[in-house]
Amino acid sequence: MGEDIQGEKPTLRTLSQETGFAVATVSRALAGDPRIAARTRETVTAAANRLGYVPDRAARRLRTGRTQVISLLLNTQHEFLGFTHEFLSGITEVLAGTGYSVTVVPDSPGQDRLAPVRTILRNNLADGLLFTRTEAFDPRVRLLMEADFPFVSHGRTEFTTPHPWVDYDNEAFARQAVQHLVAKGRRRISLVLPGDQFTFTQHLRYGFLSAVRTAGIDHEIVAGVTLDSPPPAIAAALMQRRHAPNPPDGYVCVGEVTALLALAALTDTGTVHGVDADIVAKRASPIFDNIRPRIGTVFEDLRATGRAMAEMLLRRMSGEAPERLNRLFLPDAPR
Amino acid sequence: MGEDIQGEKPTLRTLSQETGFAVATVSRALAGDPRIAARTRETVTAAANRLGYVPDRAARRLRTGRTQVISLLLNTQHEFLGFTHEFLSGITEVLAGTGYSVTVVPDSPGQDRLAPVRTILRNNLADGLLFTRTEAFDPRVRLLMEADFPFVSHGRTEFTTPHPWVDYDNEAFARQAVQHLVAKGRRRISLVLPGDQFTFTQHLRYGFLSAVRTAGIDHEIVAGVTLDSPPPAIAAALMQRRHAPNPPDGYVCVGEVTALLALAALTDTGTVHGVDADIVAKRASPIFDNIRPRIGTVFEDLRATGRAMAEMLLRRMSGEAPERLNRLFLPDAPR
DNA sequence: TGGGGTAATTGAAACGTTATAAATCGGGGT
DNA sequence: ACCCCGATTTATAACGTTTCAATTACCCCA
Repeated sequence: MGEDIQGEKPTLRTLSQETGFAVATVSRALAGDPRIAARTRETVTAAANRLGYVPDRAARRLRTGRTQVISLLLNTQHEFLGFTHEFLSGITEVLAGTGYSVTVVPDSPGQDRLAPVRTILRNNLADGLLFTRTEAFDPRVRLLMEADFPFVSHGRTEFTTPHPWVDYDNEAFARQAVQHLVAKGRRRISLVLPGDQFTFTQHLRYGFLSAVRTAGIDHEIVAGVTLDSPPPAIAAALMQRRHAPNPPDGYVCVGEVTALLALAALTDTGTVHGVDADIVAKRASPIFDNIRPRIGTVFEDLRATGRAMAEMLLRRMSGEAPERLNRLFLPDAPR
Repeated sequence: MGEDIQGEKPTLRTLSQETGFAVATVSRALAGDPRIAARTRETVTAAANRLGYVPDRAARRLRTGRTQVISLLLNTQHEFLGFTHEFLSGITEVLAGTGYSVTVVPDSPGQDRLAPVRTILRNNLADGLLFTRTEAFDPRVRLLMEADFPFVSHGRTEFTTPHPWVDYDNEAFARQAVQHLVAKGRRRISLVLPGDQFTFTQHLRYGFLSAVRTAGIDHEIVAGVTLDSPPPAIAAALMQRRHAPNPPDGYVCVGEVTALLALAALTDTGTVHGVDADIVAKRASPIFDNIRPRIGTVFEDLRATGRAMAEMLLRRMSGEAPERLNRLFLPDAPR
């Protein structure tokens, strides 16, 4: 019967001895089991608060099989500037205070994208999964649906079975970006796309193509490189076009990196932004409107995206059906 | 393929039945206990591989008290562009395959910075801790040293007791940046500092001041704002100085954001970079040399920093003394 | 032949929790 | 008085590990 010596960390047994109730009763009382008398519950929770009891995660996890962990598959190579920071901040913001913790698992794009998912499933390392850069028939989505494991993808797929996703309307972004450039009088618009495997690439392409066709202007999708190519390669591709006849006078940039590269290509060939050519770029980081010359930008709020995905995953894990767990973020107008 | 029924996840008991050895023996064999006969170990590991056995983390954690988790305290507000991404990538790179997973815990600078640490200690949520933005007498460092809990700080402190840290030589960076500007003929150099509480602020200040004094030129440390101030506030402070008499002709920028703001301030007041003024900036993201006009940059490799911190933490957790667990990254020359 | 010693193995307990099934306790109905 | 019932509570058995203490098997030597 030690006094409140600090050293000993209180467990259910401590509370049991303290209150006189059995361990099982204490456990039930704290869990809010309706079979426990109200007075008992009060006594127990009071003691728990007094001693600073907090349930042991390992024990609970061992017993229930639930990990209280959410895993995030994080691309460790390419990044849209600020993406990781904003996205992760949004996720942790929502999860703070829920008892869930976030673990970050590297998702190396060159490698087998299924491997980390398999590890998580087989070793029971998490209760739910978040990931980005979703493909049209993403094998991770397929595997997770088969295993009936809760997840939210950043980006839609083309599977017929519904699953939770959060996405940004890249089609609308591309369309609006083109319209913005057309309104400035641009007649030949260039675009660098992400790899073909990603769903959002198709959305970008479709929005881009339909807008340039509607406007009846020229366009080109830069060949041989993707958004994930090394920046010098992209820079080279852009420069080559600027030195060839009939270079573009408008650029739609899906990330800040390409925007900087396009701007550099203009500057380096003596083309004046705002006079001879214009750029519209999507940006994930709030600081990008300090670029000079001012380029047109559209802010994609990835913090909000992270929040939405985390909230959705919590709902999915608590049993909600996947049908209505979708959220499409609409782009702001370029400015 | 596989006559083994998938459903049942193999445990030590499975292996015990499979091999005929007792659970205890199997456990020891897998742990490489020297008391176990070599042949037995072979039999057991063979069976383990065949069945795809992987130890249950919850059970091991419950039994041993070790979590196999490393926590990263992540600032969710301000960021140096690309910091989070690069840093986290470095950490996960090292930890992949070690059996440790990384959890990200928000560290809100306005809030009590001790709260998350306390939670981790009391609830035994991790075996080791990594954090950034270290203060001269950082309360987290004090608490962790008292608790004898393994950690590595990004940044030094002024405590006399040694502890593991990884740092970047910001004093040298500031000095070299000033010298670079002086070599370009600049005579009045401006600097925006981070908050006074951070150790690296003092290093920056000292390097900056000693360099300008040695060179015998004018200097100013922008008043009223810090690196963490909202970008518009920093922009306003910079602009105000440009409109006042005797504006600076050189800028040392500790982050990309300030660099962009300084560049914008120059441009917006008709000052030509490279002619009337120059900027040197530290950058965490590899893509920042695509800025036009080209500013002087110094690349701080935060991926390598993350790797170093993770490796050091592993060594600390395996019992190595803190005395020699330090690493100071030296800056490249500005270019 | 028996005891001592070493090497190898093992049974059992424990970590802290939850879930199952059983026990207790006052009544209220018959 | 008896039995059953609902409302509470409880003992107990797991979950899968690790580790302490004990056991077995075997060999060597007196």
